[in-house]
Amino acid sequence: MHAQVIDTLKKNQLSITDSRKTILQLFMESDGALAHMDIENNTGEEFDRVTIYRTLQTFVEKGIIHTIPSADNAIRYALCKDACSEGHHHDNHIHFMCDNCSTTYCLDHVVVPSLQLPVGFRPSRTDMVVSGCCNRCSK
Amino acid sequence: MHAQVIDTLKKNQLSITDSRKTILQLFMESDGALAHMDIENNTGEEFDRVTIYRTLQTFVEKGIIHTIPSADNAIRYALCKDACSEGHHHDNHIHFMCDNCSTTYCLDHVVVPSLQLPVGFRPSRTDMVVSGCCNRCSK
DNA sequence: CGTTTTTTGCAACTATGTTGCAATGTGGTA
DNA sequence: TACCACATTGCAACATAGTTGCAAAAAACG
Repeated sequence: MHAQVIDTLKKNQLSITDSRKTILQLFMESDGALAHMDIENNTGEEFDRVTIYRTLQTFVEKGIIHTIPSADNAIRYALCKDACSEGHHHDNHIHFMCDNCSTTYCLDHVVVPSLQLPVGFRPSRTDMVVSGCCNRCSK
Repeated sequence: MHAQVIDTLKKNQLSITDSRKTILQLFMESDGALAHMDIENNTGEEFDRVTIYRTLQTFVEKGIIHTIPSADNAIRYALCKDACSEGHHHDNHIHFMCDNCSTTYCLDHVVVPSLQLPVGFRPSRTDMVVSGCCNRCSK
């Protein structure tokens, strides 16, 4: 587990630092997406707010995590799966945000349907955000 | 034009005030979506920041406008078209955000494809955010 | 026109995110 | 292992986004 964290950092030519190890570990242990606040809460006073922001930024740049758009003005991040971490652009994402527990899931295996845009619109990336009741809350 | 503004406000049982008239007018004159900042810039010092926030909130509650999720941490709002302003829940939206000029379009006429979610996930609303190059910028 | 109710503006506050810079830590090498 | 160059961190300060309580002002309504 911990080995995989260091492995990922090395693969992306990043220095091995406490904050990066801890934050990446957090992502690997959680199945949902994390917002900055979630990370701050989980690490306590260990790291400066700025460090967390910069670490997240770095991870996004390296393609380790990706952002999830939301309507509540809090950017969330989720791990990119192996299948899409080979440097490509994460063109399509489906995410599910639970109205009840606020957990955000990255539904990698659901296929993003293609759609017919009006003439002149050239898409480069598609985000689909489905909200509703998740599988744990609907039991 | 101005008549339609007052009409809409009356239909929704809202008091006719300067801020509501001005802001609703702005939405009707613009074809794209507006963020809080766009409105503040367009109205100058006329209204307090708080008033703009509360006006937008009121419009969302009445179903006059709807929010658009985004990954850049700025909530945008767009007018709801007549077809969907009859009090229903705006379950499906497709929006297009131009990487170049940042204009956000509400593509009402594009059909949101249905998709197969994993067992236990019950969707209530679907937002699709497509980014790329818009028809004006791609000329 | 006066009363009731709604809306506004102000002040203060929380959350979110960024930048510059000095201090510290990491990686590579002798 | 010690040293050096470079990357990363923490701090302070700032910028943007959004909320809440409350008194004053404006609408609505009779």
